[in-house]
Amino acid sequence: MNLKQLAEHLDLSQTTVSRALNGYPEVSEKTREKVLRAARELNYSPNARAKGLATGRAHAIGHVLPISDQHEMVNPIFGDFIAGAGQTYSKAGYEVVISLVDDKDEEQAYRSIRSRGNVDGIIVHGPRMTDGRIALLTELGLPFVVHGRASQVSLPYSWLDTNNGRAFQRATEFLLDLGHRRIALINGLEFMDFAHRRRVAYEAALADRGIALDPALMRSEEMTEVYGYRSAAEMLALDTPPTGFLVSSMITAIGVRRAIHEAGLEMGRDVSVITHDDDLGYLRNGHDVPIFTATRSSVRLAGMRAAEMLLELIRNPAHAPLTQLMEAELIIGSSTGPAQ
Amino acid sequence: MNLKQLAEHLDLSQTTVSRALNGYPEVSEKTREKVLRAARELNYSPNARAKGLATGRAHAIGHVLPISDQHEMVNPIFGDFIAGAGQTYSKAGYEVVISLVDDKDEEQAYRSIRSRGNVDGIIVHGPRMTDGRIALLTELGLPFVVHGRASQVSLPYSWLDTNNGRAFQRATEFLLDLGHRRIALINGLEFMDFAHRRRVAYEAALADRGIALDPALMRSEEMTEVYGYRSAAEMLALDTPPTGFLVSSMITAIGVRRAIHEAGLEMGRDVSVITHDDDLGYLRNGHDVPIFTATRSSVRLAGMRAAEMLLELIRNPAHAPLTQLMEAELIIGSSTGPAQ
DNA sequence: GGCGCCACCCAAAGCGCTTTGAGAAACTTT
DNA sequence: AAAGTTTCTCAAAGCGCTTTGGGTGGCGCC
Repeated sequence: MNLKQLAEHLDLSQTTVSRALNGYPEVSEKTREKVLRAARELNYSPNARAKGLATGRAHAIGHVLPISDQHEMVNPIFGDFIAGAGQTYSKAGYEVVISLVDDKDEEQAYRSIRSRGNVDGIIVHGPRMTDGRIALLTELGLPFVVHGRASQVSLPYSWLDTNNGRAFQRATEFLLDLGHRRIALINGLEFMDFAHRRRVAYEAALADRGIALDPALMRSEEMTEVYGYRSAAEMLALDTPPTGFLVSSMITAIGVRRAIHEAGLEMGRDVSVITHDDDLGYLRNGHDVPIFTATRSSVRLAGMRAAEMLLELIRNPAHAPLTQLMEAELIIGSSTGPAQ
Repeated sequence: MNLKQLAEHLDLSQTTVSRALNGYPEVSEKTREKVLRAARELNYSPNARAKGLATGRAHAIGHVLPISDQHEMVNPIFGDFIAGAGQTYSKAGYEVVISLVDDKDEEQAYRSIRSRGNVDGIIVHGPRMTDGRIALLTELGLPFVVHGRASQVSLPYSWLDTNNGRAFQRATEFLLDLGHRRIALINGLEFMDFAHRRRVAYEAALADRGIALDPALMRSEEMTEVYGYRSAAEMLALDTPPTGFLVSSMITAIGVRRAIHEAGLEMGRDVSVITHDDDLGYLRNGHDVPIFTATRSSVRLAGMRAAEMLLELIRNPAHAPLTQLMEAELIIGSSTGPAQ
């Protein structure tokens, strides 16, 4: 069923039918009703490609996931982010298009996304500290919002980020206040902007109290469970093991907890753990009492907000860059306690 | 840059340029080279919408995620599935379009996906035992592959599934062979087909050894960490607690482990746990020695294969339904041991 | 009656591509 | 040299929609 057939069926012109469907005022209410009813009955919905071609709008948003040889895994937060963004999109009648692009042909990929024209805007995931995509997308004139930031990029651009620095500073101070002096950082990959910020904040908080950094207590890798386990196990075997752990994700923290148990220690009593918590649907931090003391920031909410920002930029391309910094809450669970 | 401009630039007709780019034989090698070079230099890529309109192909695959009020979370395996499928798609020049559709307007949603025509085929996620989508999509004539199966649907259709029944039967038998008699099932939502199959297999395995079912040891919920924790904690507090747990996902198993530790017991010695393992990138089951004894089946691989099947069906729409049953391996970790 | 003015509707062009049907040019064959 | 082939190229139609630039008929008003 296409517009032409629908128009013939109704004995109207395509123009009138199209206008009736799209709410233009040039058509009488009576006709509009008739058209809408027929469309519903015959289960007509306009062909997206044709509509896009005619309007120049794709009614779709691109989400580009960087994939590289080193870490070809998809970030586990992605599902929740999309769930949040999707809610916003579907209200506005937008679809999600996902592209997995290899770091190597990143530039090419973005250019071709642009000229294929099947998205009206892009959400940039996983920004690096110095991320060439921002300049590229600006040059291409494709509206975009970065989930995160790129500290080294000085261009103005739209982003939505969690205040990772502040969160990790508070987390570190929290452990310091409990008397911990040997605090380990089990961080994500530090070429990723968020991880870098966390690292800097951790270092600053320690420096503030005059505590020297110990490279043996600082790690940076992909945030898997096994990574948390291995790192914590090794650190706990040191001559002077850490009494506190600052961990970059719940999954990794679960690995840390495993190592702690295996070492015959108890989390919250012998060793304190504080983690960042993205508030993922399937990995809630406890039910009533949180398992982990955590800096919490809902990635689902971030998705919703980033989507809103992007839609605003699409509606109004001349708009100045939008930015939004979400504060993480520090929630106290049972994984932390005074240093022994 | 569009085709017309490119053609003018080259002083050729649009026809010739189009044919050169798409590898048609009617154009000389010399011309083709010239065209390809110019396209690369001028960074031309064809407009996807226009191309789709002309060819009737969208070069995109729809992934439809069911969302309902009860469980609006996105399944954590989705990211890995997409990563696998994406690899296949990008080789073939296909994109991924994601639609989050509410259970309520499912029928409407699929119809409109069909008539909007922005995907050439669909992967159906999360099939229920009796899933109306299969009949609907068959009627609509839109190629699709189901990730999983719907036991109650008798129509022929294409699917790719893990042999969940066999996996859970083996897992149950494994525990039985170790001498366990009180074995708990911490299952997913049993209106989901995979969970139902697991339940049936578990019951059959117990029945085979003449062991009566105990409703107090059987749960069915969304597979979160907290669910695993709560279920195990409650069961371990029973007068005759289970000595073995059969768990539906790693995340949930991690919750079970937490409950076991908290009860002052040791997993693998006091209590045995066996779980299904989707082999997710961020949640590998241990490094060299698996943490959990598990039935393992890579969801990423499933994504790749399902994508291949779908592309085949799109290439050849008259093709008979394709089906593929992947066997899970039973891998032995340190979470199981003889019953005490 | 003639005029202007709405309200309503339509034909046709155009979005950027593919593809059909056909023509010009070059090259063989008789 | 004429005819037949093959090679290369092109103009134009069409995919399903929106949108421009009119048209038509009915109404009130002078």
